[in-house]
This record gives sequence, C-alpha cells and structure tokens, in this order.
Amino acid sequence: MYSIGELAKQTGVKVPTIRYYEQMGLINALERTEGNQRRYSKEGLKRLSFIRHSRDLGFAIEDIRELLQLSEHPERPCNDAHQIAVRHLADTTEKISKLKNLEKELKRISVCDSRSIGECSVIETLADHRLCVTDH
Amino acid sequence: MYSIGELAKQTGVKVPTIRYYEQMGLINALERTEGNQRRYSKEGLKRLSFIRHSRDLGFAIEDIRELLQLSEHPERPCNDAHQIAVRHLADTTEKISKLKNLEKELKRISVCDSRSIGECSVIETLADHRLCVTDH
DNA sequence: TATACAACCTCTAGTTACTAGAGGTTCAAG
DNA sequence: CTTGAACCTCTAGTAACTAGAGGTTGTATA
Repeated sequence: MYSIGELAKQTGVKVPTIRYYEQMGLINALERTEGNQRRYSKEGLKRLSFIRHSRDLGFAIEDIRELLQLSEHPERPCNDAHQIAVRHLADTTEKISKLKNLEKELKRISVCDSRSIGECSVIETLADHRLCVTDH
Repeated sequence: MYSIGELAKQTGVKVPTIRYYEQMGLINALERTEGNQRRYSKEGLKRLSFIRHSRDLGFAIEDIRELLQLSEHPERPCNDAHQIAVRHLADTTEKISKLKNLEKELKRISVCDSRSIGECSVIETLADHRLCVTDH
C-alpha cells in the first residue's frame, strides 16, 4: 500500500495533480484509511505511471481516459489505440511545422542593429505584416 | 470611424476578442456613440493590426502590452523590444525541439501491426517507459 | 504514551487566451 | 417607422494543472 506522497515520489507526478486526475476519473485509490487518507495498490502505481507517460508524450486527458479503458481489454482489436496515437502524431507534426514558420520569422526580425524603437525591425515588422516573409 | 464589426473584418480579429483585448488593456475605442457603441479611429485599426500580428507570431498578451508601449516611444533605445523578441524566439526553438522528440517517439510507437490491445505497441509503450528511445 | 510536525484532507480560486450564450439595446436601411 | 443585423454587458466554460486557506491524521521520537 502506498500513500499519495509515495505514489508521487515514485512517478514524479505531484500530489495535487494525482488528486486532479482522480477528479477527472483517471485513477482511484484502492481504499481510504480510517482518517480518510488515500491508499494505493501496485496497480494504482502502474496506472499512474501509464498516465504520466502518456502526458509526457502529450496525449490529452480525454485520450488517456480512452487508452486506459482500452488497456483493460487486452483481447480487443487495437485499432482504436492506434488511431488515437496516429491522430496525436499528426497534431504534433502540424504544431511543429507551424512553430518552425514562427521561428523563421522571429529569427529574421530579431536581428536588429538599430538603436531606437523608431527604426527597430521588431516593432516595424509587428506594425506591418507586409514586412513578413512567411505567412502565419 | 469604424464600428467594432468593421475593425473585426479589416483585421480578422473576432468581435468578442476585440472586447477581450480591451478588457486586457491593449486597446481602447476612441469614443462611444450615444447608444454606447464603440467607435475606432484609424489609429485603433493600426493598433489592433499590431496586436493581431504579434499574436500570430505567438507573443503573449503581456509581451504585446510592453511592445505596444515601446512602440509609442520611437526615440527610446530598442533593447527591450529586442529582448522580448529574442526570448520568445528561444522559447519557440525549445518548444520545437521538445515536440520533435515527441514526434519521433510517437512515430515509433504508432507503427503497430498487432491486432489486439494485448500486444499493441502503443499501449505497451505507454505502460512501460523503458520501451522508449528518447527521453521526454 | 504524549507530542510535534510532516503529510494528508477538502474546497475555492487563479492561470492563458479566448469562446459561447443569455438577455437586452441600438443603428441604419427600406 | 419598422425591422433585423449588429451591438451591449455579464457570466461561465475551455485544458491541465497550481496555489492557498483552514483544518485533520499518521508516525517518529522523547
């Protein structure tokens, strides 16, 4: 049996975050002590690790809820799990491409050798979209 | 004089968002009609374009607030503006690098030729961090 | 066994940048 | 003068937590 603090230490998930996950219906303590404190089993630890890892990979809570459900049915086809992962991958790839556009533009305007705001390329560019190279 | 709707059309910023920017102290209508509707000058249009463009480039509202203030003092040194841009560029670059790590891992686990959850690489990897190649 | 105190509990509110909706008013064209 | 699109304010919801208040419990040590 683990207290919430031990679970936190083992997984790297902060205590209030574990409580938050409970509120979101991702995890539940196996039982409570007489004094109402949460006690988790090894299963709980595994489940929280799963959640942690999924969050680290950027999956949304809603996705994780589904993935957890799926993981409880090893015999079912894995199309759904697969689909969630592929969709998330696509989102990630798109985010990267957008950020790269931004980065390019920011690099360009950040090189400013002027001394005053009046001729600063940062301010000038922000004031006039036509000075941009990429679209965003 | 422009109504809030015209401003929205010209800049591509939605009407409720303009009101939100006003609440955040980024922009103010030049005046109100007798019936309390906002009326903007050409200056207001320019200011909103500046805001829009800054947001498109991913600057935070707080940054934009500062940049707007700076842009009102053309004679001052542009160190501050420059610094804001460089910091944002660094943030963006870091975000990209993190997302690329995720992307790599997601690509790897998304290739799953299994038929059941029990041996699905997506679920397996999420359950066990040791199966990961990159750290995240 | 008494006590101290770290760890636990619940609940509310704040973060970011909007968006949605309710319920009501004004502007301008016909 | 009527009608309806556009406007107004205010509240609440979004995602995934984090912070803090105010109070209780578990456990190591004296």
